[in-house]
Amino acid sequence: MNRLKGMFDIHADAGYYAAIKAAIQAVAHSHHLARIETPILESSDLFHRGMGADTDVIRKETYTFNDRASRSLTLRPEGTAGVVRAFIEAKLYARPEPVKKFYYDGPMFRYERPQKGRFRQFHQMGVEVFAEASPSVDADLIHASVAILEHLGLTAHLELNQLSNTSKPDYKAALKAHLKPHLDSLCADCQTRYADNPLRILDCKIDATHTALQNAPMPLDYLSDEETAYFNALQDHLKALEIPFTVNNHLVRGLDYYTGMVFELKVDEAILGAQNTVAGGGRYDDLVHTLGGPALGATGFAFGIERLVVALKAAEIAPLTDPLDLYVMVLDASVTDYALQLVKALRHAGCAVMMSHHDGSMKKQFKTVTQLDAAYAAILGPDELASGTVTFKHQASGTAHRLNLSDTATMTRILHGGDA
RNA sequence: GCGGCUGUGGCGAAGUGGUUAACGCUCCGGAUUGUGGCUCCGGCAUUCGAGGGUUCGAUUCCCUUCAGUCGCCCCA
Repeated sequence: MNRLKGMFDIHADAGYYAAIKAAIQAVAHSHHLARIETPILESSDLFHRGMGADTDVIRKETYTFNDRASRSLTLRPEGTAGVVRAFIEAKLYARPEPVKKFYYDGPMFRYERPQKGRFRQFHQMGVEVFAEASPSVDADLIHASVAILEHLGLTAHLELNQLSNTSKPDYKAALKAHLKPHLDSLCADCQTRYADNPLRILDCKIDATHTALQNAPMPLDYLSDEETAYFNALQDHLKALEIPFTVNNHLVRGLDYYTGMVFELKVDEAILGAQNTVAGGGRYDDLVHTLGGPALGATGFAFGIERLVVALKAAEIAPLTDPLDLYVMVLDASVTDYALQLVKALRHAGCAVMMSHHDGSMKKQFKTVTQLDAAYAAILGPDELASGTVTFKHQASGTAHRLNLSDTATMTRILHGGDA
């Protein structure tokens, strides 16, 4: 039995996941984000309506199947739709605070060909903020995403764009009209995009230098005065926050629900290859209403946890570790009960303790101490038992103390880093 | 879904159409039966992803398949 394609067990990298979790919790605390967890399995319809039935993710990347009652269910491919569904279902929009902020993290599923930084089961952490559209709310949200990176000691580059909400159809039509005469000279992918999702042509890597794209109408040209003012205000706020960014007019996101500001955090391509976007997000001001809630705007982002793990390794940032304070060596089965009692008392005092359960030779047990990288070794044998003591040995320095077996207070102090 | 590369013990990694598949690390045992982490000695793949074919003979050649990896598409 092997694991499924594109899925993996987390053990060797668990310390990196723990470090990321700690950073998420630190930012969730300082931004006062409320925890929200939604089911991994939802009605297929939710994602069709939320992300757009014509998006690639929905068309060919979802794990969709019928349950025993023939209901079509889908393993969530992203987190936003579920959070919005929960937000509406529990009428969280009625909560008193004017800006309602949530965060989540967990596994997501997309049926794709795995490659670097991309898997079939992967993990995201996301933040969703429900509030009237406001540049300062967006700036605050972006700040949260940047803060997570800062906590981790990572740097990424912020790219920003503003999609036109009000004149979206106009712009699409203008872009298609402009590209129509050049259609034959565009790459094969772009020719299909022309019909399916013309905005994505702007983001094409192959045709990036194509003359037809160089002078194509840009989304920013089609912004209303109001939207332009919004985008300018957002940029001013980011400058006030001292968050560097570049405006990327070609930045288009692949999910249908994005309406206004969109952004991505990217790391060096040398680190993550083609999947160098570690976080992406933007405004989705229609989604709450689309899914049956009130006309309330929202903004959010999601990080790809696995991509952060790769970035942490590349930056040689140490994973979180959980060191062992003490290993109790049991030299003879006759002292096992005393060892168990000692270990119990120290654990109650908050120390990380393990003990030998196979009373091998002393040499062998010392080897185990080394392998476990315990800070202290305790020796408990017939000699100690006779005198009611236990020997504590500091591994790094080699100095040893003979302590009274019942003096767990002193032991605890030593294990917590104090002097004997 | 399409394309490139790869597949030898826990890990890294040589190798060849032919009786016993290097080496390094790890691990295990011992030298050294209450103080180890050094050193030395010994041990650990009937087997080279799986299935089939060619051959007197294949881990080495061919086909198929599976897996991994990177890229395309798309996305976090």
